[in-house]
Amino acid sequence: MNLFTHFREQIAGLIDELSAAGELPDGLDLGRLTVEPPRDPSHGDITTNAAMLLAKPAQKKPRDIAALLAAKVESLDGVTGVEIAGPGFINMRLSDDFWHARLRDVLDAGVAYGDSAMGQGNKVNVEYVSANPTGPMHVGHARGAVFGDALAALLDKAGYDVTREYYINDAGSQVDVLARSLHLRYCEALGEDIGAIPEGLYPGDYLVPAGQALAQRDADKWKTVDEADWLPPLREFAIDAMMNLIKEDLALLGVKHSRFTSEKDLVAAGKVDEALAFLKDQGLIYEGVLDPPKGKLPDDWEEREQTLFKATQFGDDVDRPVMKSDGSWTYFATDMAYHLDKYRRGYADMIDVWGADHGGYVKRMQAAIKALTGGEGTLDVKLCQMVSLMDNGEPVKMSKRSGTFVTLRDVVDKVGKDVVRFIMLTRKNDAGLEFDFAKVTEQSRDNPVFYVQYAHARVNSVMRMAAEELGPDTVKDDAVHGANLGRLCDPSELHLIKLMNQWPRIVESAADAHEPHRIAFYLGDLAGEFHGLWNKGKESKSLRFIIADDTELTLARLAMIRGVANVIGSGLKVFGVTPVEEMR
RNA sequence: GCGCCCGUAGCUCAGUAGGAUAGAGCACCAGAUUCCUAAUCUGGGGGUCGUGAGUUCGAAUCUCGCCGGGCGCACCA
Repeated sequence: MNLFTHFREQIAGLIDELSAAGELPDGLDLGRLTVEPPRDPSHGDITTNAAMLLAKPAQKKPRDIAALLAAKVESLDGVTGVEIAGPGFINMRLSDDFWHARLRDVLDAGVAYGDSAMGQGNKVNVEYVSANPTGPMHVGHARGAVFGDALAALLDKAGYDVTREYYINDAGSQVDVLARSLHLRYCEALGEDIGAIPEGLYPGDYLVPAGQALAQRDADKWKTVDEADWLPPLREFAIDAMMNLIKEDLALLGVKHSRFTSEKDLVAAGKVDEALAFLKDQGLIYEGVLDPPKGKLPDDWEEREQTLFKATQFGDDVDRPVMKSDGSWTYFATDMAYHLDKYRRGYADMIDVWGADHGGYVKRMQAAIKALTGGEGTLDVKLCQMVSLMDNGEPVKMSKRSGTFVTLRDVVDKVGKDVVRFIMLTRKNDAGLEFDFAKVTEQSRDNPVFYVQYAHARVNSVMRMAAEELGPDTVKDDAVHGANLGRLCDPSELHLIKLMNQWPRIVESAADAHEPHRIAFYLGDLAGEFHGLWNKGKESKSLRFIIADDTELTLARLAMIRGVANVIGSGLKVFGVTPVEEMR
């Protein structure tokens, strides 16, 4: 249970009672009513803004309302003390028993702790990665991939019905370039000396195996025909090969999609014509001439009549072209069709994860969603900023010679999937991220991956130690689970339990804001609190987890740290990071 | 020129649908620690939250102007 929403409901009920008794007006708007932990723990366990909120509509002083409410709040289950403070905060203290019961919740739920019904099973579509199928993934892609994957897992935990989608951009001119590049490698595989890769084609040697495979399958079949004949089949072959490459890379990162949608297929199925016809019917498509952009003019600017979508009618800055001069659809046109398709598949709520360099594209896409869904659909675009690779503070040099940057595979091979995933989630998505090979593998306090992993491992270490000292029969799982939690009465122990109980609230707020990084910070805090308590045991032996001559207390403390491991495990599961049992 | 994002301690960053005295880590300073459960611990200094106004009981958070940085700006994706 999320105790904050629990008490919010309770307090809302008390307000209704006061209304019914005529002490407060009827029909009060409680939409902004909050119950949250006070910033300063000395103020109590939970606090509400109810009195301040109701002061104006009730035409009473906040403190007077607080006094009315406080008298009722005192009788709520679990509440042991109520204070009115500051401008009218109602601060509540909860009994130790209440907190012990909440630790029981954590133990009972295991890693499912924090699961929420907030999403009410509503469908959400998260589209992420969607890298062009023209080569392997580089580190830049990794951030979007991990972010999208974690966001999807987070929404899933928060009770949404999530689809993880990948949009394959296999219809534009870039895949034609890919096909030509493959043809060259194919000729090479057949023994031809291809020399240097011409400008404008993909030079990466990742196409070599694809060329060989094609040569093996089709022999010299494509050497004697015109480009117009070999291009489409080679394009398809190349896209398949590249998508396999990308899927392998994603698998290394532990990233899985539940659906892949092909741009080419959308076009072939007439979805673009359909979407455009839909807009045209509403008079939102017209032939027109755009003003040249202000500021520096592109070299090849020419005034030209184009087919435009009235994006300005939906909040965009200019109307946007939907057709290229060669008569094919612009990327925007197919993307509109794609989003309409998602909407028609039942996803009124869509989230797209893009690179920050696509930021200029957000407004038009949101304008399109408004037009296409009659305002029913929503699109939240999460922009991921650059990752700068460092090693001991020095920027890592990218080798452009081979046509590749540092690949995702390189990084995963070097530091492991778990480190990549966790670090990618330690910054807000729209903030730049520094990824320092030396720092992320360091075993120290300031490496968040290590610090959190170590907390989880340390719990297991203590468990093993306890089994040695007290005997494996004494510390069996069900003994720990059935521990007398009433023995946990040190303030630092209760504080740890309280912190664990913030987890459901963290899940909901992070899911609501689409910000998985909040989990990283929370896990860091929880790990810090746990390590801190462990350290206290060094100074005062009475606070050690294992007390040789007090099995009951030991079991209670083992239950407490098992709870910590549950919550960390629950958080790491959202991140797709393996909770380790042991540090090496 | 226009749009979007960003500006919080010396550094790297948090700050939860506006909430009480703005936080953490690192760095710095001062102590403790030949102890144990596995990678030290405790305390301290340090801020006009870029800036100027506005909204209200209350603003780091919302609105507008300015300053500074990043990204983008017709027919690429």
